[in-house]
Amino acid sequence: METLRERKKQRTRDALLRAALELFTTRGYEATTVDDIAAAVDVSQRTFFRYFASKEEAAFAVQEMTEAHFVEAVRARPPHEAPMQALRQAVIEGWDGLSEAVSAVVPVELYLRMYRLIESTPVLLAAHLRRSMEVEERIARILAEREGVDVRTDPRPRLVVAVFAGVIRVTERQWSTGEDMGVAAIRELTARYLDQVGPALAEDWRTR
Amino acid sequence: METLRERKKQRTRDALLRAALELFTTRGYEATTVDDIAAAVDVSQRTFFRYFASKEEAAFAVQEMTEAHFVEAVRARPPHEAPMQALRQAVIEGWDGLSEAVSAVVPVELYLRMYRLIESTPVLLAAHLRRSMEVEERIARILAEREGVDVRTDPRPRLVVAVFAGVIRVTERQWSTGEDMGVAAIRELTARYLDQVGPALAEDWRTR
DNA sequence: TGTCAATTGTCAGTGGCTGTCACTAGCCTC
DNA sequence: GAGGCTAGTGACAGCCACTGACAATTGACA
Repeated sequence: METLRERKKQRTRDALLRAALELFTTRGYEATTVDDIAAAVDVSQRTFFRYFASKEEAAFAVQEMTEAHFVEAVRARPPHEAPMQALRQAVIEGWDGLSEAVSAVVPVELYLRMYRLIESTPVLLAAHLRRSMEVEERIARILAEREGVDVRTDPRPRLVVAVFAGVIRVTERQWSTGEDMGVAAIRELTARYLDQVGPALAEDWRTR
Repeated sequence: METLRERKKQRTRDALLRAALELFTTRGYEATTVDDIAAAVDVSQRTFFRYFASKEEAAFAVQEMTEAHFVEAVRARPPHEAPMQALRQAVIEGWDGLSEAVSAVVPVELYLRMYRLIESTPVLLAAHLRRSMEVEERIARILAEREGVDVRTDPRPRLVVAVFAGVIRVTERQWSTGEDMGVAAIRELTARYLDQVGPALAEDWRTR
């Protein structure tokens, strides 16, 4: 935040992001035009595109943070943990620090509304899944390095991550469509679903 | 293929689809405009949009078939198989009938090129993942019915499917970036990766 | 063959996004 | 502290995906 120029820039970006998320979540993503957002901040449409490469990028600006947060959480796990355990702990413990990190940029409540919107808007959901896939790849590489295996020849890093990500996606979806959108709820749900993976895979469900 | 009108329509659609895939795979998805496709078939741009709701829909017209094929394969599995086993067999055995079904519409080789393009084009990959998610949901419901459980209260159907889909996605990705794009290769890779899930999840990789 | 309905082309318009150019406001040097 | 430099911006023109409306054409069927 050195110079006046930089502060001004930061303020414009913040205002654009805030206005975008606010409009998206109240009016809907598609129903909000870039002109609307620019008008709300009183800048030209061209200026919006100087801060965000696309309308979509604005929609995911906060997600970007949470993704980075999670990647770091995995990297910080003690090396004695088995891969699956490391992922589990990173997610479950990661939920806490997240709210703080988010609230530095936008109100947490706005973030939650935005998350719901992403899940329920086809284009955004598609983009979200692709982004998740990129995160998965990064995490697979971290795991591979941790365990001293080569991602190019050993499929296990990508496999654990893909399996884990699958469970998380089911969890997130369930959470975002449910009533209780609190942090405690998602943590509890994550743990429960992860514990269900074994039973779901191994057993014959009918012979219980 | 009753009336002349219907035959003509079918021919136009085929020509549009063929031209679209051909242009996409040679020139790239984004670099191909809808006008290009329409011009190649010598119809108006408006006509293209009467056959395909969007440029994207044309890109996925063949995938649509293969998805339906797979869903049916799962539905047709004998009821005594455990869920994971049913999914495994459906995919592994499903690869065969697929080539025939595809070749009825476009050359298999064009389909393969298109598949590669989807994997390597961000927008298409995103769309592909979202579509896969919809397929997952349908299959989860099929499994739930088979096993007599309720998707709304029992997370296991969605969990198995998500885990399975994760493995398939890793497999497809590996396959599409590799040399051997044959049916035998993908079948072998699928089996191998599915067998690796257990080891990847349970063991501590370093203590082998 | 004439009527009806399905199919198509034309045209105009919206919205996301990009390139260009001129202008203004903050910054920095002399 | 006056001037030049440059980052940031607005205004404008243009591309492309997509849509609605209306008119023209073409196959179906009596």
